[in-house]
Amino acid sequence: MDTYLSQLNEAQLAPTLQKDGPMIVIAGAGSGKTRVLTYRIAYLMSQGVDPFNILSLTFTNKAAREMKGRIAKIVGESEAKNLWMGTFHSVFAKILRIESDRLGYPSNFTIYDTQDSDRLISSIIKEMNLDKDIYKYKQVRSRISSYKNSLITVKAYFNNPELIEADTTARRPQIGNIYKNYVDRCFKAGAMDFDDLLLKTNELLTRFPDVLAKYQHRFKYILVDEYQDTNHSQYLIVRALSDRFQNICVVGDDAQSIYAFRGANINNILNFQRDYDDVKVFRLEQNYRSTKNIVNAANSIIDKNQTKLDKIVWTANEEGAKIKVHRSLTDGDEGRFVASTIFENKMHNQLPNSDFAVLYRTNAQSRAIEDALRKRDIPYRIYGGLSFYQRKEIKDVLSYLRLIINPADEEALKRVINFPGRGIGQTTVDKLIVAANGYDRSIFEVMKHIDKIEIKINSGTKGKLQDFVTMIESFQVMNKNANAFELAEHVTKASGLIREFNKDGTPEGITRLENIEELLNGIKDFVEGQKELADATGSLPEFLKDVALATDLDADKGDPNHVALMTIHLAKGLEFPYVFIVGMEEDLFPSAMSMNTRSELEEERRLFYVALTRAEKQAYLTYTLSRYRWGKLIDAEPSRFIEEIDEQYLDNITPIEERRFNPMLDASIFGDVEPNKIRFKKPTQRSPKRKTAEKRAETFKISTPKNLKKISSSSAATNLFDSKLTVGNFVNHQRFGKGEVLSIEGKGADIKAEINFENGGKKKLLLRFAKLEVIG
DNA sequence: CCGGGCCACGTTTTT
DNA sequence: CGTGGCCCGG
Repeated sequence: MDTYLSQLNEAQLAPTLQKDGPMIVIAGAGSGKTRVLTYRIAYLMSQGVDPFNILSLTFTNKAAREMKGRIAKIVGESEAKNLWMGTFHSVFAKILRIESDRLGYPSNFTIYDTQDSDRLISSIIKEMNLDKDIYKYKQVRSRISSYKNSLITVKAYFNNPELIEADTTARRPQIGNIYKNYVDRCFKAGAMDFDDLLLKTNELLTRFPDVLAKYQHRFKYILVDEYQDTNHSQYLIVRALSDRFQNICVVGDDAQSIYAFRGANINNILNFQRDYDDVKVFRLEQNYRSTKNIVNAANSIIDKNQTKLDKIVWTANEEGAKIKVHRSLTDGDEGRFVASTIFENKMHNQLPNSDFAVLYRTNAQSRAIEDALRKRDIPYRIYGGLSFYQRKEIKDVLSYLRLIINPADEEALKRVINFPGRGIGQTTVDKLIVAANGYDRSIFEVMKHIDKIEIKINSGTKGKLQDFVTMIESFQVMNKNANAFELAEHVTKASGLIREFNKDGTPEGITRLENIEELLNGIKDFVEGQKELADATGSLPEFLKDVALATDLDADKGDPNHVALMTIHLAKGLEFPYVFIVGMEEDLFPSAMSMNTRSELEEERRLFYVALTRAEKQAYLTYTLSRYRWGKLIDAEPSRFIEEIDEQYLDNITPIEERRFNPMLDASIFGDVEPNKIRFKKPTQRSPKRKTAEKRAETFKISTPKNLKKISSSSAATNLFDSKLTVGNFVNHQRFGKGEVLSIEGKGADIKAEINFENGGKKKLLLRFAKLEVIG
């Protein structure tokens, strides 16, 4: 039992062995905090603490699973099984199901995901006859979300003149009423959204002292990972639960706080010492993950932030290679650079694909990287993005299943009542909603009693509604005996979903069928897995209860030897020998949305810090001069974050030849430059709003052609950016050969010509880059 | 009531 | 570029 403790250094050992009382571990990136958490839990158990009395809150379900696995290796499977471990959302969803009757909810309440919330809010806005251009559902949702995360209930909202005033001034006086309707409808539907899982937990613990006491005694020891990312609602839950025994251990790194946008409050970690008496403070400052170059570079970035705790991260690791910076012309080129670099590294050093990760700021950036990796036959996996469970066809199947368990579930009902089509249109659904609101019943109940109520729906449609009710009820009967898989398989057929996706025979239809098949397989696996547990039966409610929270259920499937593609947010807590941080451009990273306030910019900088510190051996920063966004080519300039890194840690590896395509870097614009040095436009005098792409294209145009001509004069081919190429011209291209100009479109730097080549067929080429020779 | 077609709009980041 | 919402003609 003691052997594992010998694996810790002194700094790690101290918090591990600190058994009782409030404590905070301020843990720099790569300093082994997960190790401390796992060993500390194992240590507590070795000291006689019952695993039932330990609550460990992590940031992702994956992190919880991994930690549990590690603990199991130390203390044994059967003991580790009893630990309470998971995300805030999953742990408290579980408790809310147990205590649901206190709050008037059914124990099998539905969890609405963001999409469900959006749809409900949209329909409420519509029902209230509000202008959807003023009340944008996404804005409204985020407003409601932030109220909930600050524990501002509908009642509290209407009791707070300042809030009402604020929304009225913002020309959104109906926000409060939308909020009220939304909450009512969720309640009536037996549904909670993500924020409710925390809000209702707070309500439960506040309103029912006996419940609070029960869980205080159950969770004698509480550990919270990534404490810097907790929001106010989560903070209050932790406070309440730990209040009795004060055995609370929080671990975090203020430098890695990257979730302020969803309500995380960095003050929770900064003020922890004020919240509890006699707080023991531990610091983990030695980084075991990365080379000196990476650690020092990361430090030089975070130094630029004003808000931070004192902490010096250092490493005894080797110096390592410098951070490589690479510029390309387009996002396509960037992808190809990443793919070929991975390829060469793999071949040279005999490395597995899983040694590489590509990190980006936005999910949309994955496309270009994917394409390039696929062309090189490099296996990859995209994490996050549209998760499996958010796909249309999957949500359709799940909606039927949700209805079986909870027929009041309005969003599920609206989704499938007429899909596959069965002649129940929007008008009918609208009437049903009105009736449901009038009778204060669910839509399903109204449908069930459609013959007994006052409603203007013709008898033919009424029959169709009754058929639908009968179908769902037949599923419910089957649910009494069948397991989740048998039922789900039956539902996909009986509902007509399979037939619907089968009928057109299009590739999309086939993909959808395959996805449904995959879902069914997943449910089958689940049922098989449950059979091994004594107290579980593999029933549908058991499967469904965490689906909304299980974002990465398919995470461990497939060949683990792949390159990982994910957003930086998702990469937190992970590490890879080789890391590419792509799209290092102004307005992308830092995001254009995050440059209005200092604190937003500092969060972006922390995000960059997180990204860089994922790398063990080698980090690459890549940026492009132009990038497709919304189908249009936008030009870009290097991110200020590259410049913020102390130059001694950087190594620019952009090939020199590339410069001739790159007028922005040409000496005649900026004066003489050393070869191959990164140049920035003046980053200081930046106006808050960016220049429009058009404007910048203008300056671009005026200063470029001369240089390009000069450079390309040695070859027969000429960049025709400034030429008067017209439709009908014949041109020569070094790769595609002879071709005829079919059309010309775009303006400024974006002028493109569609050319029909003898060798390559029809191509659209950007004249800015294409080297063409006019031959007739 | 349904489907096709057209237009407007959007991208931060996630439990 | 892709999606979702809306309108109009069957």
